[in-house]
Amino acid sequence: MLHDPAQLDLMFQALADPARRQMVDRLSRGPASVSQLAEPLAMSLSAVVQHLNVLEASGLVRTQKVGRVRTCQIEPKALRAAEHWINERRLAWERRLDRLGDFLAESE
Amino acid sequence: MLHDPAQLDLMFQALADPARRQMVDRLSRGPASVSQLAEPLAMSLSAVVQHLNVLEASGLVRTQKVGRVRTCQIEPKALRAAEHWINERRLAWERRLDRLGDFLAESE
DNA sequence: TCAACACTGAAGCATTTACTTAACTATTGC
DNA sequence: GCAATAGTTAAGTAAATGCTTCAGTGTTGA
Repeated sequence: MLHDPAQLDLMFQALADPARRQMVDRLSRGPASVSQLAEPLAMSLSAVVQHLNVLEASGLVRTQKVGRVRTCQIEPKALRAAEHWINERRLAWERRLDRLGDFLAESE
Repeated sequence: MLHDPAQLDLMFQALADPARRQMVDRLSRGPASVSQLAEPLAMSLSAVVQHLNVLEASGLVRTQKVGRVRTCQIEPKALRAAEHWINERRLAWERRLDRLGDFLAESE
């Protein structure tokens, strides 16, 4: 579910925008309402809602509305999926370098 | 240098495109020329070069030209920087959850 | 020397993105 | 009830993105 390429696509796309990363950063310190998320951002509330929708569609953020306030929180599983994608590629590269080093050492 | 927000911006932007992630994936298995990178992709060589320029500007990929072939490789430091950004936010969230759990347990 | 090769760069174009404003809905507190 | 609050939705727009084609440049091997 989380490793499906389409979802990964949405996640990396979501993280590509600085405003959305700032929102994720804010949420990493605890849940927040839409207005709280908007407060440090130099844009209309409407724009923030649109960013939030992108984040929610990507699975990085989960929200629930109680009364008139929508409370947002991070979905750590999704963050972990993105992290994992990068990590695997980096490790593959580094393992390759290690093997290469071993090979060169042996052929001394 | 690597934690500067502008660079982080370029990296996440670069990773947002599926073709570019495919290129990074390919490079994680070892260096490749531009044509080798292009081979599995359903687009012109020119388009691949443009993607490659984005990857290089982001610092995720380093290239060097020898004769007429440009050889590309991953820059693991840059991958690590992106990984680190995500990891820090996720950990902040999870630590917060832990503290909350402790608090609830104590107030029993 | 010259044709094939491996790119490179510029121009153009369709689509997507990141906003804006404005009009609207649903809650809440008094 | 009614005004303020909190968010939503739609429409429009300017800029960015992801391609394309085409016309190059420099390199290599026969």
